Amino acid sequence: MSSPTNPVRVRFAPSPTGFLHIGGARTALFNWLFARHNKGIFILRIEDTDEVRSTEDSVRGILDSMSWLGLDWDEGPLTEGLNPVQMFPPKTLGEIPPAVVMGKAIISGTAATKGDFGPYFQMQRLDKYQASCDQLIQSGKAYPCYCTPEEVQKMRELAELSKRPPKYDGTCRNLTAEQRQQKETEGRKKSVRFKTPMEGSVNFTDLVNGAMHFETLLLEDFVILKTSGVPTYNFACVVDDHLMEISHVIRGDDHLSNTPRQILIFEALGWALPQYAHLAMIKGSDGARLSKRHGATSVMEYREAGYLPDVLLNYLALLGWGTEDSQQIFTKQEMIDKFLLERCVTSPAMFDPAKLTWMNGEYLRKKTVSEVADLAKPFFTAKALDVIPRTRLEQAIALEHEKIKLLTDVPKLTDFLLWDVFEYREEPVNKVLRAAGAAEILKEIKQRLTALEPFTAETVEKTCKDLAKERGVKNGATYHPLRVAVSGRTEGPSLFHMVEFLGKALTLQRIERAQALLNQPSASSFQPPAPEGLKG
RNA sequence: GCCCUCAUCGUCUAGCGGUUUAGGACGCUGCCCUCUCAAGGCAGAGAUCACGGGUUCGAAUCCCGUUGGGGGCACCA
Repeated sequence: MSSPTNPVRVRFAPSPTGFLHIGGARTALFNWLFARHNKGIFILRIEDTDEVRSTEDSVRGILDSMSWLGLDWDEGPLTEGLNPVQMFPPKTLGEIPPAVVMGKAIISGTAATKGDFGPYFQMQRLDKYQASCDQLIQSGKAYPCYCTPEEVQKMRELAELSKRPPKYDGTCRNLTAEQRQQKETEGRKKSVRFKTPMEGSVNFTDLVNGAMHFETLLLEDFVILKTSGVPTYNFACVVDDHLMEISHVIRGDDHLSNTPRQILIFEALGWALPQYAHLAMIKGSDGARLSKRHGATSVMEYREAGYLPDVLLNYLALLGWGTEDSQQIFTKQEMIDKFLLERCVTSPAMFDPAKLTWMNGEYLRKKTVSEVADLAKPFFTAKALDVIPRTRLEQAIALEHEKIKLLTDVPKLTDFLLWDVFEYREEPVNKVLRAAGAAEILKEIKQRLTALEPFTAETVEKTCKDLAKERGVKNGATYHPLRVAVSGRTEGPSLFHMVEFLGKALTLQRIERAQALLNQPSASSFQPPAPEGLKG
């Protein structure tokens, strides 16, 4: 699709009025995939023309999220050198290694950008919008409007009452020079409205949705320049898409009905149209557009919850796009190679956290223990990282590897292996340790393990098996009490590898604790002594 | 209210007029493996392709309508 004379140039244009959310990330991803697939340019443009809701924090947050996801942009704000955002991880996780703070954003006021089509913050491009606006007024395709918001509101209500479309009534559309002069001398504030053709239609072909048709009649004379001199979305968007030589506009289909307005502006200015591709929305579990009430919606929240950026990308790609063979797991390169706008789906998709989580586990299982340890570091406390030797950490992770779905699982799944403080759960204690004969067997196991040399998974297993055989009981009758005694729970890693990991001293100590516990009348809340750190 | 848009298992999707007893994935159930939990393997339940009309020898696939969902109708983007 790209050629030297007409290269693919796409943009992701978020407004900094909040963190980057799942829907925005999906739009960014599809633009990025399209650009990379076509060896084109991916631009990040900040649409900060909302004077009341735009915030610097949002800009930083968006840049951070984009960086974390690995959606690198060829043109747009620079991310080096200034105020890193300290939103991650949450304070409860303790200090984080510097390496984890990835995104370093800057704010629009002093923004440094890269690319030859900048600046990439719209508030720094006001002169360009003004110039195009002047051009429209001069050619009679736009006009100053002196109506107040209250007056416009009244017009709409009136129109609604008489069952006409609630449109601006065109009061200022055909003002004479004198009338205009009078409004000016009255000191009325001036906005600029686009003179929407009274008849005709706008037709275009959407790369995803196909042929589109809109009647111009239904559109009102919309504002393109606010009284503040700041452009509205539809106007700024068109001017920038033209000036930045955007070839394809890929965005959510909530913008579909904005497209005719934008096309009208393009035509009034005599500019060539980009191609359009509108993506179906992402819905929450109740079918409504994904929002906060559906749970986590910001990219940062998923980062904090222990999801991998590549997983989020992979999962998001599946929401609205698919291959002929229904492939589920993609490397980034595979996504780039296979991505086609033509294969984007037109129906809205529901966001399914369960599948996302499955995919995260799938990715994590394919990683080496060392990689998982590195990735999980931010989720351990600084103290844990300081006290626990790296090899120890990796061994513990290896024991639980296939069970890890989220990076936040790593500390949870390994705590009883790495620390002396852990809970003896009531149910297993009652069911397994208090079972008939269990105490006796535990005592015997302890005796034999005390003398055991060398103390390995194999020798411990043999010890248990031999004991079972001598007693004429099933192997399980020795395994289960030992498991609960050393871990406080019935589920966990391979018993003998776990025992080998703990080592003889710790194993014996834990068995003693379990025995002490059994001597207490109610075992429900055994509290071991204060933490002594890691032993063994 | 008006405009736009969508409609295949609970969910994400494959399917582009006959190869379909509608395929894959998540989730769910069962079995196997097994020292538990997972992971893995196998099997299964689950979709009259929203509904109603056409077109056609033949429709999930094309057309029309209905219903339902989503989006939009701002000096917000």
